[in-house]
Amino acid sequence: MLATLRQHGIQPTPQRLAVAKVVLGRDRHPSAEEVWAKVRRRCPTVSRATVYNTLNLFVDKGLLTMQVLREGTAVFDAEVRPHHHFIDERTGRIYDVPWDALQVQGQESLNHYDVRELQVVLRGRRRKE
Amino acid sequence: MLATLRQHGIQPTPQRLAVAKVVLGRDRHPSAEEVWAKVRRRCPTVSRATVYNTLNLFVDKGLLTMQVLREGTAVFDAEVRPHHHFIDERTGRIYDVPWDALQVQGQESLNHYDVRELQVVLRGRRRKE
DNA sequence: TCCTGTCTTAGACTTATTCTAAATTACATG
DNA sequence: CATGTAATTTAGAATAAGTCTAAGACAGGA
Ligand SMILES: [Mn+2]
Ligand SMILES: [Mn+2]
Ligand SMILES: [Zn+2]
Ligand SMILES: [Zn+2]
Repeated sequence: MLATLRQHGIQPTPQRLAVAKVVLGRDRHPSAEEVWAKVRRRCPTVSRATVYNTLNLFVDKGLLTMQVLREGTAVFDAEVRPHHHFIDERTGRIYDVPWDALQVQGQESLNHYDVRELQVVLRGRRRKE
Repeated sequence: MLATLRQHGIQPTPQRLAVAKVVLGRDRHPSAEEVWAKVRRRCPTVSRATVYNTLNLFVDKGLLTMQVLREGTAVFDAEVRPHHHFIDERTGRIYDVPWDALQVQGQESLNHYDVRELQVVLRGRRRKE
């Protein structure tokens, strides 16, 4: 964890390590406020600004992506490789769908657009089990 | 326009007609605040709450969809049939991509998910011309 | 130790959106 | 028409996500 931060050119501080522990290597998609709540359980003195700053720093350094998938609040994603998302419309929970699970065809017909990145956003209900 | 509202079970009022004129039948994806700004040019007395209420009413009645594509603010879409979106990363502008322009394959592999709805979200730069 | 740059903090601020309570308008009925 | 009731609109307060500010804490180098 500490090594990961160093490798990405991030000075490891106790606050940053606490945030890293909560988001990196997980397959959740928490909002900044959710991260702050979890971090505070362990380190109750960490400020909101530090959590926001740290998450944005992690995005800039390529440790996280920020996704606009939920109304009203951005979420952070520790899976930085391209992939798709399924959103459960009952719970609001966001699930990763592996890149290779879906194929998108027809891009060559979009002459007017220089597509740099894409994802499929699926909504519905997760089957129990 | 007036007929459209009636057909969807919406009491036409001057305020609702003003909002309808600004959003329905257009291929823009304005935020509520942008709609309010445009409506006020013609009817400066219309309140913010009425614009938000009207947009939400139009969504409930199926005249609009609300899309979560932009950080910090929802946008409204007069194209209610399924389609995809291209977002210009320089300007932030959102363009409609027709449903038939792209094919998404592999859905049958997603056994754990009951997919009710999907769209492809593309990001990049629109080619000049 | 002192200097300087980096981090963190509390709280103020901004922006999008919803809520509230009161006023207006529309509608139906006698 | 008169009047009661429901629907609509309004201004402004309230809420929530996110950023900014200014001051203090901390770390590394001279
Ligand atoms: Mn950023
Ligand atoms: Mn709604
Ligand atoms: Zn993801
Ligand atoms: Zn659209």
